Amino acid sequence: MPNTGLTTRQKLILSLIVKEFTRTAQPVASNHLLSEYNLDLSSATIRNEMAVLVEIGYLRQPHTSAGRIPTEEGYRFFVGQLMQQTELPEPTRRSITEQFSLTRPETDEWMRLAASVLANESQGASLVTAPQHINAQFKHLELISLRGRQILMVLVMTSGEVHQQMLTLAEPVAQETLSATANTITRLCTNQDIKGVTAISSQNDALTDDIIRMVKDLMHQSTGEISADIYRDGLLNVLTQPEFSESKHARQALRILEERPLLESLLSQTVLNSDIGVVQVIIGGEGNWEELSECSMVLARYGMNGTATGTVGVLGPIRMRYGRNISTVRFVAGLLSEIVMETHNLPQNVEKFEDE
Amino acid sequence: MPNTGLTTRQKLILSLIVKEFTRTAQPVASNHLLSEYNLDLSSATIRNEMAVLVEIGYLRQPHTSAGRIPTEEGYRFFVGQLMQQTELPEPTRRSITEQFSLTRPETDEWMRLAASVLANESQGASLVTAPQHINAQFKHLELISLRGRQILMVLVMTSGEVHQQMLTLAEPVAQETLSATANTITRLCTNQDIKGVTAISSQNDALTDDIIRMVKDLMHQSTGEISADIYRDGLLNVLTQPEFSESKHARQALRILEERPLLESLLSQTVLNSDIGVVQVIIGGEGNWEELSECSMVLARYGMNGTATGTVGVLGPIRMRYGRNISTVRFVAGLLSEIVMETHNLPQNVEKFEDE
DNA sequence: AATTAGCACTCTCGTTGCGAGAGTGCTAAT
DNA sequence: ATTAGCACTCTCGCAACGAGAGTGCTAATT
Repeated sequence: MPNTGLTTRQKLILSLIVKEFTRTAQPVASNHLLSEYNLDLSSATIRNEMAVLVEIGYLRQPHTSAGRIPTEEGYRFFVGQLMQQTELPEPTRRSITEQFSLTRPETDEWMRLAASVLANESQGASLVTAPQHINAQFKHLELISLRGRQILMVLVMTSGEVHQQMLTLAEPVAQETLSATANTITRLCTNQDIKGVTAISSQNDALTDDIIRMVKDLMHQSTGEISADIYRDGLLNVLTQPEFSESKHARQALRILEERPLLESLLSQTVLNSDIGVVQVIIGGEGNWEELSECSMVLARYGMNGTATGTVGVLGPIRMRYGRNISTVRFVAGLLSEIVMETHNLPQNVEKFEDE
Repeated sequence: MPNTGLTTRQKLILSLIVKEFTRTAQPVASNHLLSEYNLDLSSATIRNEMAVLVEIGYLRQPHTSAGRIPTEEGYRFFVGQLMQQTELPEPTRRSITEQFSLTRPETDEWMRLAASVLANESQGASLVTAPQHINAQFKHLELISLRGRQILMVLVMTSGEVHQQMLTLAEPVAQETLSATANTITRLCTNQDIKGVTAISSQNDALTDDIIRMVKDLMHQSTGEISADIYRDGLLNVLTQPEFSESKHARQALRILEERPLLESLLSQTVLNSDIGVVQVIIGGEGNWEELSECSMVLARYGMNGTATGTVGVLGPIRMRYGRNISTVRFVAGLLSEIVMETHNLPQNVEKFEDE
């Protein structure tokens, strides 16, 4: 370990203070540390060390005669240098895996479950965005007449995503014609990405051309930077934390999760640039986000780079169990990555089987 | 109007107190009423009348020397007997209609928009369940090979609902076989409801039988009493209300919207028995729901009776603008009903056009 | 030189007391 | 039946105060 400017003892004390404060939400007094852990020190020594840590900027006291609490910088140092990365305990891992295996194999069920698991494990709020398929390719199109001029367009992508759109034609068209059109388009577009679909030349058939345009729009919509679907859970957990008993802070925290534009700008500035599997920790506002001033977030991307990715994370008070939450987020992200890879992998296999 | 045991003046005073308290969230004093509205009365007379209303149980005072606030009973009387039903002002109606017309014609977009509109208009939290199609009939089935043993099943109902399910077969099957199977099943099941599908005899083909079983399951899932999808919005608005500045009350209120089982039991005991277009008002816990003790809800069903229905509503503090919220909920419910009818109407027309 | 015991000092927090103000309830007059 | 007038009650904000918690500093100890 590099010389970080702190003695081992100072690191120990900082760690213990973070640990105790995380547990009790009360400023930690020198005597308190002594009674909880049997250190070979006197309270006076601890006080001296604490004074140094205050000087450095890792601790502060709410008022003159109170114990110490970590500053945001203190937490950052703790998370970056002191905390040992642990893996999630085996029983927890098994329990989570089991819940996933018991779920219907549909994306939105998985997202919901992931959000629920994260909320429970972290005792905070959770946040999951559905996997965003970049460069997903056209797989199949179906046109179904519902009544009169109204038809349903169902577009299936190679990723297994299904997009549907209801549309009203200028005049009624028979189901047979629709099916024929759908088949034609399917033949033309199979395995094309948006670019490919855009490049298809006009078919001299108004209906076909119209539908192809709509397919393109639909494909375009589904390849934005941030998925339309954001799953949340555990908002109540956040309100339960003592730091959010004042409604002002509570509102600030919930705003992050409720207001889409806010959340999207946050995600795009942080986790969207990071690699799959890397867990990002945002401690306090970091100077950028007013709304996060009382909160921390632990975020990670999951999926396959350049193909299909989403974001998972938890939000809680700055005084959160970083170690535990990082492990949980990493584990859940890993599970979701596996799911994405399983469903997305090797689309060419399909053709192999078709050739049989 | 029947003799309700109250003099006209008492009704007036009760109305004004409800109105003022709704506006200011402060106990209403006799002098305050005089200064706000120019009544031909003295404060002493008002005090006498207020004393009577306290006796009856429609008002109470937080403490001896405070103004009066309505009791739950008082609100109920106000909503049931005193409040005049107004329609939503024209500009508001037009604005809402316009927002709907600008939205992509997809169910979930509409639900989201409805929730957003209700949250904004009521300045409270809103709640929308997707339309639940009862007796919806089979329309079309598609089976698409994704890779190897994994296939995607897409089921379209006459209502325009699309259900999808990924499944893994025991062994890989060629896309052509899948398409043939899908066609067979579509032919067998078209326009059948669950009973009809259940009644279909075995086809002596393991794959076909398997898929039919899954179709049945999928149809079964989608015809439960309460839809899987619940849209919420405006949770933050609730926290902004002064009565929820204490986190205890705020948590209670949010629990109703966050905890599925709670919400479902609430809905099933109230709005599910009511008719389309009728707006239900739940004021306070009504003795049944501890969590609602500080809140009121305004709920309505929308859709077509016996065919496809959903629920819309708002949640706010007991001190809410009932008149306004009832109008808003009724209007939005009406809009959604129209949408349901438009998309659901006359499925037999489809065949008519097919015969052309 | 580092650690510690001892103690004075500071600040919070809960309690108490008090006065002003708001609003009522009652009584007596209209 | 209504109202003016007034005494009464209760809240709220403020100040004072003492107990307790925890520190910082100094001087003694290892």
